[in-house]
Amino acid sequence: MPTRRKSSPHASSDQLHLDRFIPYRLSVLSNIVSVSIAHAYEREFGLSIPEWRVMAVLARYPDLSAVEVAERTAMDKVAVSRAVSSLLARKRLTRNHDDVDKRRSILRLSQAGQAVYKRVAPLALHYERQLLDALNPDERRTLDRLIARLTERARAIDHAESWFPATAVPIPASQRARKRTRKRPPVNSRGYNQ
Amino acid sequence: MPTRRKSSPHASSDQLHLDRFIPYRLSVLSNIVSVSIAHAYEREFGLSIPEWRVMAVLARYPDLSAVEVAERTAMDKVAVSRAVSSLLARKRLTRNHDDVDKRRSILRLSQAGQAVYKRVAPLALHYERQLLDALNPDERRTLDRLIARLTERARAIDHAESWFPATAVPIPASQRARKRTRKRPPVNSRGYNQ
DNA sequence: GCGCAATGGTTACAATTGCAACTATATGAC
DNA sequence: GTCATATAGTTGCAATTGTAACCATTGCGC
Repeated sequence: MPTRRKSSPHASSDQLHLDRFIPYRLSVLSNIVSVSIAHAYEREFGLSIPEWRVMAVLARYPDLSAVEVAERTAMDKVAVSRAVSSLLARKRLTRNHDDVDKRRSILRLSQAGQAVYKRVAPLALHYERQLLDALNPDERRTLDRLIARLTERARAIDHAESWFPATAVPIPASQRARKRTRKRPPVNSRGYNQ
Repeated sequence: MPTRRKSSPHASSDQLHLDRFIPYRLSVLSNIVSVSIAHAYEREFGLSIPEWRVMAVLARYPDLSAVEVAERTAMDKVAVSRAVSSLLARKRLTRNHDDVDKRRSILRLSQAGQAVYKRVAPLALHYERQLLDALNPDERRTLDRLIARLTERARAIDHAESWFPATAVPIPASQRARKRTRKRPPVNSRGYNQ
């Protein structure tokens, strides 16, 4: 009886080969796609990816606040803040403020913003279609499912915080990359400079 | 006879819904994964992702030059240069120069570098295993194939350069994000300042 | 040999990003 | 009411990244 061997050289083996390593391959794929799209948006519409994401959610869900936009775009609030201010400057958004809670903003696409969106959206879909042309309908459904499952799992691992086995011997400080040291001393938080 | 309707709301539709848009979802997935891994590498080994990639290829293919490393890691030569110099500074690499072509460097892991690598690699595989635990063996093989095909396709689209239908009316300059303007005037390339 | 384009690798600088600190407002305990 | 704590959003600064320019060397045409 012949020894059983691995049926095929696939994803998870016990040897590390960079170009079979799924995290690496995902990153490469996602990068090519993002850069491709980002260049076209920039060239054609003067839009960055964060700006585009903000417009996309507001097109579908008007009157969200900045944090709500952040939740729906997987961006952090700083990124949203910057995208919003750039879009406001170019009058693609309008911003109102909630009467009840004066901290909350109420964002929506302006007329101009909607006009731009109507032209970007088909472009985005066109790209996606070209990409998915590489797959048959069955594979597309599978892709959809796999991404969903992997994302869910990746989030779970991330939240577990310590997904790796405890390190026996930590790398000595001299060998670690320099820590990010905060230069500005913390400011005492009131009655300062006024 | 009832009207035929879309079998399921899946990937490519004619309406744009950010959280069904594959490029977006790929980017979110890849991001969670990368950040998770990057934090662990940094905490445990003081390694950035580019540094880790360089080490991973050199572990398997010693004596590559910087451009060869770049080719195998999907990084550009600047990124490789920076990762290499950081790794050299911490003595995880050695660098020699080709006698025949004095421009080429010959990189390999130092003893210390190999020691670090022996500890990082299992961690990487451990993460991958945890991630892929969300899928059954069949799905893993499919994932492998889908990533390969999509990457190939994405590269093709990218090289085609103009994957989008020609823009009828370009966005007026006033509405475009400010161009990246080079501030430093081109230096006349010799006999300057000497 | 000379001149010039191509290649390997580094450097300079600007744009982008990520994080913590910040201001302003709101909310809950007392 | 006061205080502390939480939340919305912005700002400042350092780290990272992307791009072009750069230097050194090589190879080719002549």
